[in-house]
Amino acid sequence: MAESERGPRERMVFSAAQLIRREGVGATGMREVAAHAEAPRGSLQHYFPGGKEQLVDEAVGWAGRYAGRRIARFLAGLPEPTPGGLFAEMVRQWTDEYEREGFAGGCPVAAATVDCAESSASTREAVATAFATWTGPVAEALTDMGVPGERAGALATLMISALEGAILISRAEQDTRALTTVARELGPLLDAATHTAG
Amino acid sequence: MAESERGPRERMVFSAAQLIRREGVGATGMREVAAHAEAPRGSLQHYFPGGKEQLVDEAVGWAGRYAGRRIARFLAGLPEPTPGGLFAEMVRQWTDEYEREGFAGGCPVAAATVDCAESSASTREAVATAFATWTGPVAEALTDMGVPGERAGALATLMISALEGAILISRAEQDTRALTTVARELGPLLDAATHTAG
DNA sequence: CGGCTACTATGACCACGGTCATAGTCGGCA
DNA sequence: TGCCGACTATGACCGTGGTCATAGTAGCCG
Repeated sequence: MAESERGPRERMVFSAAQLIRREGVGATGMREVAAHAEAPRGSLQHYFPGGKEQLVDEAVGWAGRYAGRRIARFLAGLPEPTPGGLFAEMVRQWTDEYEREGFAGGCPVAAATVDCAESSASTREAVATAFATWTGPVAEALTDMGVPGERAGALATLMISALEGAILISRAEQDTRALTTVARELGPLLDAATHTAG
Repeated sequence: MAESERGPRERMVFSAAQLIRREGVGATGMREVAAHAEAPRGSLQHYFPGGKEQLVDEAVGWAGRYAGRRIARFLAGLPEPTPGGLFAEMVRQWTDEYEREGFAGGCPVAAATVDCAESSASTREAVATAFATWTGPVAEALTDMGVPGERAGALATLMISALEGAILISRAEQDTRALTTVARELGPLLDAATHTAG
């Protein structure tokens, strides 16, 4: 996750996502973002003339693309790709983080949904786009594994739904139980979809 | 959902939950809660000397108990209770609301998790308790339907995870697609657990 | 060198919101 | 009648935070 030395603009977007997923959108201040990114405060209004809304939108977009990119990397790391195996990897990213760094952060996209879905139309659309750019690669991977096209999208939505919910519960309980449970229960069911027509 | 004439204290807790699930915890003001509950502003510090944190905690607790109570009512309305049927009812409560009143609100427990998990220990515990008082009746219902005891809890966690995630996605997309998809895909898999040992 | 553009720097403004302090009402009870 | 407790009413305080205004620096180009 520790990105190499990018430009200050990208660093601020990245930092915004980091802070949002920990504290929520409302509790994340612009000054705080600049400080976290070690970027000058004056750059905020220069790079993000649209203000906080623009910054949040871009952070959400960044998170969506990041999640989408991870899918390809998960697949590359899997000797024999199966839907359940992919889902296990998606879950494992979170259990690993929670065991390594504690339960401080959640999903920034979920945070933006909760905080902005009603108040900011543009952010709500950014969130919808982020979910789409995440679901897309998952559905594509499922079809490559032999899941019928119509079900692939549906199962991708199910996977991401279950993951997002389990993240919430695990964070509240400060325990990875929900995440591991969801992976264990849903994995076999996903694998079954490879063999049967939906 | 329109509760009858309760005392002002209960009305404020209820209103807090309502506002939190729409705007998030951070964007929900105390004055706003009092106004929504048609309660005097001065009552806030009288009934909730612990301040906003106490009010939020109680709102979360109220939401958890509400969700738990609904499970029994769903079961009562089902001619032949099955896990998939129960899950369909849980989902339907949300699709109904979204079709009736728009996508303004989400789950207050999820909102509190995102906004307070890191900042307020007491709220995080309240959220964990709320999830427990929600999962409990679900797991109990599953065992009554013939699901082996060890799996009942796990499947209850899966159901609530998938539901919470689908709520997020549906709200972002302003479309009940994610909710109906999750119900359709997960329902049969849940029913299958009734007949097979886990 | 002059000027232009990109970027940085910083203080001020202003609204919002949680909390506190202080006082007021009102009903019951001796 | 007079006290007392529960509840209400309101204004003030103060920190926070998004935004704006204004100016400063740095590098490039003509």
